[in-house]
Amino acid sequence: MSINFRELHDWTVDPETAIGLQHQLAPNIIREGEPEHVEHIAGVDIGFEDEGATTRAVIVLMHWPSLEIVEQVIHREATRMPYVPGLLSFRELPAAIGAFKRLEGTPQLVMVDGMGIAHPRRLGIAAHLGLWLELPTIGVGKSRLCGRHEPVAEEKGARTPLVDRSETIGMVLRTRERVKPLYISTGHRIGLDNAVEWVMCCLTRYKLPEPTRQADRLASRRTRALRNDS
DNA sequence: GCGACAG
DNA sequence: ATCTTGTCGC
Repeated sequence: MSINFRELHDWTVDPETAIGLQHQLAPNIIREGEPEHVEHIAGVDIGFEDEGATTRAVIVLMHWPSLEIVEQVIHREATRMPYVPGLLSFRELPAAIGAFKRLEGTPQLVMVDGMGIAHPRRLGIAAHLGLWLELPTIGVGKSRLCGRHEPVAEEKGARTPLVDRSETIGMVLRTRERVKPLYISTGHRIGLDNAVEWVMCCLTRYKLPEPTRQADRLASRRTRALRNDS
């Protein structure tokens, strides 16, 4: 796909610099709107190999609304940064961007495992990626990074706001009964309510919406016969 | 000062 | 994230 190859900033930086960049980039995030003319949705997930030395990014492109997989890319490169809570994007985005550069198709919406603006400085990995791609993105987290919330009702579809410093930064959503809820947040160019609806629309019989579930399936499976490219 | 802490 | 066996349930 054609994306902006303009370098926003360096990825290998010290923690203080990374935090400064987050403060600088966060104001550019657009927290409203909805994706238009959606024909394809992409799911992104990152995994590691060689005890963390290699980062593996997976992108699955699905047709909407059939949710059929139309393309998938697996891209590996050397890991540059350690995992630091709050600085996840600096560790995982270089590989994700490398994968997007190899993707032939173009999604109108991207779902990322991790937070969007539900982040201490409002720039989680989904928001950061959205800024880079200049595409609508949604953060689909499996656990909480920051913020507080009321217990979520048991039924599928039940939700409660995730609030941090008096600000609603996301929605805790029960995507299946008897399963831990997901933390949905705006990544970029989409409103929270729309983000939640898109996630609901991509649910089948599992906890995760199809785009991230399929990417997850490929990203965290054994190191086996998975080679680069599709 | 003491916890909490996406993947 | 990753390492890992069996086990419970539709």
